Amino acid sequence: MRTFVTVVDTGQFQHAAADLSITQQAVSKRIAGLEKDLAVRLFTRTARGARLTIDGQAFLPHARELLRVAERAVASVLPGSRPLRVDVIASRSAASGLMRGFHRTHPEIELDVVMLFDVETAVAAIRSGAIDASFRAVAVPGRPLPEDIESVRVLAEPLQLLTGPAHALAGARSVTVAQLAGHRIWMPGIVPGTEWAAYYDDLVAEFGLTIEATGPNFGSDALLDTIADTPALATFMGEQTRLVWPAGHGLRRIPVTDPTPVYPHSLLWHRDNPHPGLATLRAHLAATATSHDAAGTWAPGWVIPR
Amino acid sequence: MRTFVTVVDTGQFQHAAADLSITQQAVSKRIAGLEKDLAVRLFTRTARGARLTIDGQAFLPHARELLRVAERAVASVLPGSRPLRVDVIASRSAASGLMRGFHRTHPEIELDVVMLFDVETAVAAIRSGAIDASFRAVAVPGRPLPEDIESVRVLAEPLQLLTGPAHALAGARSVTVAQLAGHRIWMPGIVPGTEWAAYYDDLVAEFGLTIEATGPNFGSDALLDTIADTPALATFMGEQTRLVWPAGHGLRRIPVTDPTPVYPHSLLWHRDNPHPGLATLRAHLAATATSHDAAGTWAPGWVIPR
DNA sequence: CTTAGTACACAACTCACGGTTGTGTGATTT
DNA sequence: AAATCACACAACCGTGAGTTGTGTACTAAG
Repeated sequence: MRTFVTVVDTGQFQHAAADLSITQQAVSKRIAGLEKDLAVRLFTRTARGARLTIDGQAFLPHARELLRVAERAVASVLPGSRPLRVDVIASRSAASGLMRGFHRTHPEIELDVVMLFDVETAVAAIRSGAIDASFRAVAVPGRPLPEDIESVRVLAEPLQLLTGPAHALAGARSVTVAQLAGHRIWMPGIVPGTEWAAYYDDLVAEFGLTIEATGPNFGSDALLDTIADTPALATFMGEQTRLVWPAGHGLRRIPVTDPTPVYPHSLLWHRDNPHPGLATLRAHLAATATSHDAAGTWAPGWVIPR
Repeated sequence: MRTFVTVVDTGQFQHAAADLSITQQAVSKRIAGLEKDLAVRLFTRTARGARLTIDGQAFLPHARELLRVAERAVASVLPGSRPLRVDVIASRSAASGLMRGFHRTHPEIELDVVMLFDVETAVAAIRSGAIDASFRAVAVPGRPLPEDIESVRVLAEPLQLLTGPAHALAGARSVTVAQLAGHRIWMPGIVPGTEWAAYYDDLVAEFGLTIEATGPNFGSDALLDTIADTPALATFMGEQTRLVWPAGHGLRRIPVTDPTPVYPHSLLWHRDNPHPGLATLRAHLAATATSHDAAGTWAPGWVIPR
């Protein structure tokens, strides 16, 4: 691909060969091989160079794009000035939404999003420089953050109940936490030891809910499928989670009140991290922070205060 | 890259090897080679498979993107169901703008844009199936379109005068064609034999203008540069052409009247072309057609009637 | 604790492929 | 007609990507 683009840019095989520090014959072979693989002629050879065929013209932007993507791929793991690397708790969490918003307003900042196992892994990764920031519900009980890790609350996301059309609460405009007692709430994929597990443990302990975390996570499609079809099951979902599910299938989102459980998202980063994108991210989050940390909400006692 | 993604998707080297029809050792070597080239560890090898490292997680989306782009690149020259291939007269012509608009409203339709030499080449390419459609100012004098080529007028773009700040007409809010007589108008890059050349030849013959088409085209940057700095020179530019030049540098766009020369763009395609995107494109153009073919405009007599 | 099984790495080998040098052909220029 | 230019073809060769064979570390079962 690089040879193809170089030939296009220089206009002739010989010049491209010089640019690539190989012989003209090697360029000829590479182009011939590419043409053979694609089963089309990319250049018309003339007596003073090579001109693109129509197929070649159509192919060219894709070739350039491929080189760009390859370069970005290498840059994504290049120590030094690599893209801002941010850990989110799940791909359909509010943190992901925040990062999408950040990317929309700052498309010039290269971004890589990863998903680590738990806070401790995230903190270790931040300290080692493997990631630049992490969205977490710091901190798990009894584990204060190290001194070199800074954090700030960025979002408190209300939880909503998600039910199928045949669920007993499907018709309710809102439900209280007390009403949920006795109903089966299913949260597959909650891994013991993570802050999600700690969060729901606290929720269960405080309000006597029945939360089943059993079973492996077969993905959100399977979860929604089961919820839609099983009258006795419901699940929690962040208010800002956008369901990929088309509005059909009869799924209902029902606000929870008295109090509204909110999931607190904080941004963590290393005190000394010099990445320029990190400062931009923090500024962006500070500017767009929605502070509906109103009364009538509940969060575990161990979340860090604002 | 494909091996890397396959290992991620299958979770282990052996399974990936089976998928790729190579041995486990070959997969091991490929991954080791990739890790060596990138100088990072992509997987942590465990006793029951391979898990991504943080670097691997950051690298993964880029790898997937690379494969997607590679696939699109191949598809762009694949006979059969390849992307809609459209020829435009120049990258900064109104036709390019129309295609950008089409892509914006129909992003699902794969598109490749090429630029051919002249109408005859375009017509030949349409008949051979090398391209699916072409934006042209059909037809050059004395050359009627073949019967199997259909065409429809899609846009009549008014020409404007572009001058530097020191030009004699720089202060005018509009100029008449008669006023342009005696001024030097510079249009580099107009290749003899093309419909652009025929258009400007007619314009010169009818109104006695002085148009210099000499000199090779050094790109629009060089053109704008010269226009901005040379008080005695002006050039024509389509009304819809977006200048990449920042508003600075004192360039002036001046409407031309009595009459307003318009450049007529038509879409050409083959009667029997079954490409689904072509029908969509025609429908889109019909829906968004702007018909300011009002009185007071001029176009060469040989352009096809509406 | 032993044994079997799983999963990846290392070593030795081999052949195909990508590069080189050398030469040929057709077009353009002088 | 000669010289130059640009690319293709042919022969050769070494690297490297694949193979087979084996080793090691970990897990699971008896």
